[in-house]
Amino acid sequence: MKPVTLKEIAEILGISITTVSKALKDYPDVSKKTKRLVKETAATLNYKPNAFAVNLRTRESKTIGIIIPEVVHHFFSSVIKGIIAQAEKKGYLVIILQSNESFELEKKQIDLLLSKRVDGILMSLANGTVNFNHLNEIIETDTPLVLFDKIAKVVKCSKVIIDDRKAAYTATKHLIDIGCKKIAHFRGPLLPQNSIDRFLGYKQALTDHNRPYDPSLVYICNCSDKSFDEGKESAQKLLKDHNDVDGIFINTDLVAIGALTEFNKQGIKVPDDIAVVGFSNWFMSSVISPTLSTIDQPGYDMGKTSFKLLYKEIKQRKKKEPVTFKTVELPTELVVRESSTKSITVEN
Amino acid sequence: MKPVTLKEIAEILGISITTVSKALKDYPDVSKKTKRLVKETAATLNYKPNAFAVNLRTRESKTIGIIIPEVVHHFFSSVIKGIIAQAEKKGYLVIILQSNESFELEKKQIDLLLSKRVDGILMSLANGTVNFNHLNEIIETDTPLVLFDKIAKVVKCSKVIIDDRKAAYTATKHLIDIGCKKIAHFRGPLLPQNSIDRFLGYKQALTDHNRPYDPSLVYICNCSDKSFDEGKESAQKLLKDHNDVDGIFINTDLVAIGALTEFNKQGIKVPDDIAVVGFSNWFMSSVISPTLSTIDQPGYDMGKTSFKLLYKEIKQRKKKEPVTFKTVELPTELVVRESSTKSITVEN
DNA sequence: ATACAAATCGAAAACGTTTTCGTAAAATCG
DNA sequence: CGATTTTACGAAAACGTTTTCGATTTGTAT
Repeated sequence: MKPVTLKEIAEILGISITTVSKALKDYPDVSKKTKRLVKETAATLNYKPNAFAVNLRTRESKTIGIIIPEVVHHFFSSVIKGIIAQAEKKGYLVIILQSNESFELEKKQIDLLLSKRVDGILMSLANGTVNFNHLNEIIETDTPLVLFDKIAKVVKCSKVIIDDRKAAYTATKHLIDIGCKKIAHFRGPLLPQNSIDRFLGYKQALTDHNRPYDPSLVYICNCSDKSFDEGKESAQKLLKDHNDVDGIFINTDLVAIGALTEFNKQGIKVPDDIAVVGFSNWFMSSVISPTLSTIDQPGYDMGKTSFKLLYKEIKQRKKKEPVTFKTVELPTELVVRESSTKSITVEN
Repeated sequence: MKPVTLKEIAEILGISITTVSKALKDYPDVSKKTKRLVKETAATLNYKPNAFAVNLRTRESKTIGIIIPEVVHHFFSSVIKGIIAQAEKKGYLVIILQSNESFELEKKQIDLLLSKRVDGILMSLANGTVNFNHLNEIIETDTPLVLFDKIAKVVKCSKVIIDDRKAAYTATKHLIDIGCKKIAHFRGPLLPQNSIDRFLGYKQALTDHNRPYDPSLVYICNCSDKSFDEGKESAQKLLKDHNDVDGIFINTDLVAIGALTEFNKQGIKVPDDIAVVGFSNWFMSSVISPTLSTIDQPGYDMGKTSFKLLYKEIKQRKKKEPVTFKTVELPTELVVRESSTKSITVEN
């Protein structure tokens, strides 16, 4: 019934708790014979060390926390998968918290994780995050922190990102290359750096190729759980405001899919009338009609890399080595699909 | 730097650790004055109780574990979200593990959670799970266990399920109702009860409505991460083997979407030539073309309900009350979309 | 004044480990 | 055989909290 303890094993074998503990951990000052004995009885009794006691003593929880804006999201669930897979290899358990894009929740959850004494924290910031005191609080407690995707540049910690600006530039340039004359942009919320960068990439691509930047061609979507509907609405507005737009670069796939749906409904031909490029490469994008061109964002790899960075830092702190912060930039890729292959579709 | 402890607060205030502890927890035998004093200094020092010490003492981790086959999956990520939301309300943290549909991994992960002394475990079984000794091991340690969706009927614990058989019956009956004469079924793997039940519901609906059951119309898909491709392949086979099938009930949406894609490619009209009904109601199903009829499976609610059941059991054990196992059946709903609205589409 | 109750506090044990340090026994060596 | 090293073990402290129970002080009633 009650879990087996070192004490019980010690009593059964008539030796001390110390020796039992040492035997299980292969200390050199325990004879082979007692080691064997201890290990055998431990196995038959199904002994499992009490994690609390171990943690209390060693100040290591072998647990990390992760805070993300939203679990039900293809990109983030891929990241989670990458993190869990990597963490498990190193014997770490993962506690997952969800900020729901709320700054207040994010703060609370950090407190929760800190009081749980997790060995490290992995975070992707909420859109509503306006300052970074709570992140600095983490750093002050000497808890390793790695930010990924939605990061804060000013916070002193390791980061894993993609180059949103470059990717957006590539996507927009692609629209230019296939002959789009007037390119709109459905951007994300105003705050997070990602949507700012994607917007900047879009703008840069335009100006680099002698396209005038027209603010009225930029529509804002909050990219909440209503992304799909936002895409539809923005598409409606766009069609009303500008009947000569022939290309759109959209901040995220789900919004793009909403837009596509609206275009389909209104009989707008994609890509012939309007070419569309999304962002993130949700699985969905490869199965809708027309299939959606997009920027592939390596979620699984990002999770994997983030944990690796965190793990390295945990080890460094343990050995009292100086910790080095790194910013890893993962490559993205333009995935060209039907929604932006004008020439071919036109030829048919 | 180092986290603040009760001892430090005690020393600052010149009182005992005991009193500090009691003051913070509002024990009646501490004067209001010292309570105020203690709480103030605790707040300014940003004191956070050491979870390990508390856990070690109280034998409560305020943490639960959840094991699911796959994180990157609309249904399961919805469940996770439901669980996390509910758990957070009650002050519980959630550790997530992923079995990748492997029996061996599942066993290992249970061990991990048990040695972490989680207060309870929530599980959805892997397809590869062939026996349930590992589940009984959980029960033997007196750790509350709740199974959801992919359950084992014989295990003595609370469960949260849907009636797969009934839902499948409804889906198949719907195909019959819209006039399908020859209805095929793409079923899931052979082992898990869910795909068996869905198959049985399909079969039952046929025989109840004087349709002969024809085993050659049943195709097996493993529903792994290759679901989409499996759907395409099965669709190809079906078209080759039976050119007169006019309806399919498919074990899960992703496979159905694969099939739809293949049908689109081969110029088969859905629903006119073949009507299709899926299962699970992935978000994707509402945006593809044609939109996919399906059975809505309430993931978020399932997560919520599962945690509630687990929480109740945790409380019961704590109070040494007798634990009562409950099986909650959540309602499902047939969502009719374009892929199975023959009449209307035909009329147009 | 005495007796007694109420209010307030603290000592100490316990939770189950890990690890340092000391010691006894056995083995080695001259 | 005595001296020294090696081998094997255990006592005890520590991690930070909770809680029992006893002690002390203060207040109240006789």
